[in-house]
Amino acid sequence: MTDPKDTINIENVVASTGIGQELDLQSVAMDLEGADYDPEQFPGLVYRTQNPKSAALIFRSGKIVCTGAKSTDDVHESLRIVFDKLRELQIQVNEDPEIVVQNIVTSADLGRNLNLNAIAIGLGLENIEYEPEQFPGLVYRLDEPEVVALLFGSGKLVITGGKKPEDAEHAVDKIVSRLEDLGLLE
Amino acid sequence: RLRKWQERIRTKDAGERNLQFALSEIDRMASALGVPRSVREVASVIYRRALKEDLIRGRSIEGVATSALYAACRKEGIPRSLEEISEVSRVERKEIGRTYRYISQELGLEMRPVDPKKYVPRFCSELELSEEVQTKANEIIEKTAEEGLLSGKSPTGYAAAAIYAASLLCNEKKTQREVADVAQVTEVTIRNRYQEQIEAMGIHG
DNA sequence: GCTTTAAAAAGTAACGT
DNA sequence: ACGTTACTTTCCAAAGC
Repeated sequence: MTDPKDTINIENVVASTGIGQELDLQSVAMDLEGADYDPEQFPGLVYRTQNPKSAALIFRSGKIVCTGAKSTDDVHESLRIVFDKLRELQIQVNEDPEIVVQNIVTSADLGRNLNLNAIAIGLGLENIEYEPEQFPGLVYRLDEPEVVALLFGSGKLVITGGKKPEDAEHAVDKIVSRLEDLGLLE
Repeated sequence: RLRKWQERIRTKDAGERNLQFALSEIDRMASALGVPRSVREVASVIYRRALKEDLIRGRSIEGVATSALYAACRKEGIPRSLEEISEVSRVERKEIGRTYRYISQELGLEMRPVDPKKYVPRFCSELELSEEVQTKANEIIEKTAEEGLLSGKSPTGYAAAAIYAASLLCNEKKTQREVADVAQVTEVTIRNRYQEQIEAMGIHG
């Protein structure tokens, strides 16, 4: 009996920050190796870090979005690399800019197959979205924590929309007890 | 004062014209799909509700009309797949799907997932398969769905595989290609669902 | 609403061989 | 009949259209 909480894995962390300085993205794009900048397509410049792996979207305003990291520590490490790269280009970067985690994507495994049809009825059709013709996962929105869960027939699930790693744990707990109450986790 | 009054008339007329357009589109698509009048009426009611709840803002009239028809077909127990619906609509499949999910949620339609058995009579008759095959296909769907095999699977592909299996069992074989064309799924999907279904049924052949 | 970025889940589709 | 690639869904920030 594996506790589903022990199967939780953070797959992606999205965070935002800012260097407190406006940027000339055209010149940053020239000087920064591996930078992708196409203002016609998107106003942000894309810069990828290898270790840890992530993608940073850098904007003219100096605000930055970091995505793709596997932990909040990796987000800080990735952004530290981005800040240092910008400093190498003689750009002033605040000492340690505030980094705000905006979204954490997690996967987990309930360890049993799920009858999504029964779960759709059990959780209440008004509380879920399940359209297997369009997507195999059942979409379940929780109020507390405020996250969205995707449940699959295999018993695997995805939790997204949370801002703290604990959000996913609480969500898994609630989902497990809800399904147990309904007698649908067997 | 007069201006405001004229404007009200103008918007009222425009709204009336839009409603007429939507209803005629529903009628046109319903005819092309060959669904009964009752479905068109249900679709019209859904469309009017969407209009009343102001769900059309930011969306196309055609998209909402098509989604209302898709929902009505399901509600009346004679579903058409998004693929089939998109063939008679000027709106693309993806947009119909997302608009349907939106109005379904906002109007609280509480739509149940489509039962693959609902596709059996129509697909079988297009394939000119006997009543016996239909009954067998329904049995396969019923039994394997109970065992949880249906979770996450597309209803059309699931029905297609059961019909293919039933046609073999009843010696009225149709090829995977023939069934795939009628159900608008790929042979790969039929093969995958078929393998799971016969295994769950304990059939070897 | 759209554009871009990342990531997982599982099903389906469209390629090429 | 394989295998690979790619698309569907959820979340979020950013700036601009």
